[in-house]
Amino acid sequence: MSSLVQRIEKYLMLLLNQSNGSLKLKRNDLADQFNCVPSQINYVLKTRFSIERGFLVESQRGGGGYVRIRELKFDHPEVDFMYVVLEIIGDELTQQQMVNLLHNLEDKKIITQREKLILQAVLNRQNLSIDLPYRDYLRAKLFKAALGAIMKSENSQ
Amino acid sequence: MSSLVQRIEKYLMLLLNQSNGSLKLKRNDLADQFNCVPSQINYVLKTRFSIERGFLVESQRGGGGYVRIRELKFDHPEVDFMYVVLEIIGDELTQQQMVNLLHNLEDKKIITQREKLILQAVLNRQNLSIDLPYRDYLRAKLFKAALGAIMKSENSQ
DNA sequence: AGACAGAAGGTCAAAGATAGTCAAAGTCAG
DNA sequence: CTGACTTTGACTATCTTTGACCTTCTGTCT
Repeated sequence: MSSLVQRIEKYLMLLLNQSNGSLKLKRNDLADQFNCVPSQINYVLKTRFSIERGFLVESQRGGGGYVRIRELKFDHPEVDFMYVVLEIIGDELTQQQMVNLLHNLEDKKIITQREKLILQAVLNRQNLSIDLPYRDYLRAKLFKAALGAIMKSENSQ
Repeated sequence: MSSLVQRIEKYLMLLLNQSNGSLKLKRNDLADQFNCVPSQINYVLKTRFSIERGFLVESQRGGGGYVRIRELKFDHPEVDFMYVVLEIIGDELTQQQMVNLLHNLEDKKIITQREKLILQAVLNRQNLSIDLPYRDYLRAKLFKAALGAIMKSENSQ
């Protein structure tokens, strides 16, 4: 039994794949299709099509308004994307951001699936058992340390 | 007359066997089935489906939430060593012990050099910046989580 | 050009839906 | 009777859904 947010996410991913990573739609129409309030669409966009997952969302209000979703594509992901990741991390990193980033790093073949699973486990809130906000602070630190190790190992190949 | 915890354990094991070592359920539904409080389910999971016993538990809260149990099927010649390591770690792990274990794991080809470097960075005392003795306690927890992820990665997702 | 109306989309917080934690109370073997 | 294990429930944390209210854009009427 999948939730609303999951069904909408799946539908948008399907459309994106069919249209080479870019699509434009009307928020209200989509909400009608799924028989939900329009702000639900914003929730989906915010949680599932974030920059951490490699998407950009633009929109325009008023008559003729729209929402556009674009998948980010880099020429040299192992370098370019790395900088974006470091920018995103900063001093704090939430669980959701971490999961999204790892998903993305695997997608771009910067890390293996195994490495993703390992880091996801280690940086998971249940295992990283200290209180917020220190937890998000520690997660950022550890994630950056891991990236450092990864970059180091790339160079020594 | 077997206890509640045993009956739930037995039931879950049955389901696991019927479903190739992986299952997803709703905590509250299961509690209803056994006519007990929901937190009883957590007790069963914690005491009977721990990583030391070869299981991994993931979950999600909120609408569409779930609990997933996976049986680890680590198909590697050194699988026994893995369980010994899990037992050894226990509740605390020093920096030195961690380094030694990682070295050993790489030696036995359970992890790659890169994975060793990543984990060493993440579990390093400088990055794991909290005070002793919590640090050694956290390191143990994270190390075990990483081992779980490694064993899980062998299974189909 | 300025004012106004209608058409989008955005924000935010409350309500709803689950799951987790912790410690007190209960049980039972030795 | 004591200590380990089990059961319970109050409180907490997280994720999703909804709706009231806000902002921005376009087009039309003076």
